[in-house]
Amino acid sequence: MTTERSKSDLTRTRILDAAARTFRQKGYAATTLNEIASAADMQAGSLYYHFGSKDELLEEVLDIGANKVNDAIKESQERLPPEATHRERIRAAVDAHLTMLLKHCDYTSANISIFAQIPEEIQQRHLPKRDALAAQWRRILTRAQKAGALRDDVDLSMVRMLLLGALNWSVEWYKPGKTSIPAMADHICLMLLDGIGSKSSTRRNTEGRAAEVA
Amino acid sequence: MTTERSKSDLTRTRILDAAARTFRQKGYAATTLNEIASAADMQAGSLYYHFGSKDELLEEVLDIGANKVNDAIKESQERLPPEATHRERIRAAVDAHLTMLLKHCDYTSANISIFAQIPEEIQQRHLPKRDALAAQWRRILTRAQKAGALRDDVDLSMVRMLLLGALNWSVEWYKPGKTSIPAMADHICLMLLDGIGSKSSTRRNTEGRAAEVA
DNA sequence: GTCTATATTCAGATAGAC
DNA sequence: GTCTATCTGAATATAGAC
Repeated sequence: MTTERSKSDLTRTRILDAAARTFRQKGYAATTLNEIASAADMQAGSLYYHFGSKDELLEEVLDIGANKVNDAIKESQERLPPEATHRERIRAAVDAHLTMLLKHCDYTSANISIFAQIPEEIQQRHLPKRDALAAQWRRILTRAQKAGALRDDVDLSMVRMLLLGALNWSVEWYKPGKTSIPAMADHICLMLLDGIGSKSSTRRNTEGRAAEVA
Repeated sequence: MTTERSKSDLTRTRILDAAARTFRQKGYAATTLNEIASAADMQAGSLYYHFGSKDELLEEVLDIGANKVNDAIKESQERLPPEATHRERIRAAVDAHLTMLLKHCDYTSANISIFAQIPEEIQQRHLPKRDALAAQWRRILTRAQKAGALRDDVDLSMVRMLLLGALNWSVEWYKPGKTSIPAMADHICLMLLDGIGSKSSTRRNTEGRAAEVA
């Protein structure tokens, strides 16, 4: 087992990188093999030396993307000291998830953003990988709740869906430079754990319409 | 001005319904005019009597979807009494947004789920409609913050993105019957305003790894 | 391994009969 | 208004030269 890579492997990676980036930008069906090939500096026909079909390319992109975010979250938890608070654990997972989604990793963002619009057969085959990610989040939240760090009257699976929604949707609006990932993680944890309502949030709006902002 | 509809208008609507549903399910590029026509009980060629092109059909679906959710949120606010709390206002907007997205309205869910993967030129032309929705949410949150119902140290535009993310992502996982929209709205408002952390959420996890759940 | 050339299929779109 | 038939272009995929 060596870390050395054959020339063929490097080309494969170049193609996969190009495919992930293009899939993410334009979607699966709208991406042509010509675009992928051109982004990888080759001709469309040459792709078939490395991959059997467009679907095969897609499946490998999906798998890599899922593995990367799964690994990142796993490592984020292992990196914490055993005495870390559950707030710290959640915050670390949020940060890892966002970092994979928004930095470095077209594979993960491609996976997240095109999954709903790929052929159903491929979705089915990929479900186990998605379940593994869900299971990690479920475990983090369940441990927190059992330890008393989360209210015990909330539906954790709904909380998980809403939380992952807030995270995953960021691929639709995040612009590097305009927002920082740590700031996002802070806001997520603040909302999730503390809420952003002040004590007066249930007070009657006695000024009524007069409070309207022009 | 009459509510009567010509036969042609009814057919147009039938086609638009079919298009919205199919776009939502399979994405824009992967949807063929044959599928839309077949879902509308006609032949592909006949579509061109009613619409000039596939793009034109898409643009009309997008517009209708945006209008429906915009109107629903507007009405949700107008329906409230002037003395309603800001919590009630936010809750009503969340409910309206989710209801449009998940019930009755393939147009809104199509708009939300395919927008990122349609031709860029069409995205650009549709931006004003999206901005109108953003503006409504911005106004609801800003008024709440100015009235002291929301902490004044949070970045409202980030909060808005995260909140809308949690809402919009529900098109990816919501299954009618399995979850109720009011329950979702409750959880959203609880997380957003109160947080789901208990007071012990920052306590050290003194049991360390022993707390692990099998 | 990558190229060029091409087979094949199928999409969006048009024309004219009814 | 809708049909059938068809044009045209483009996409996936293959074959064989280099």
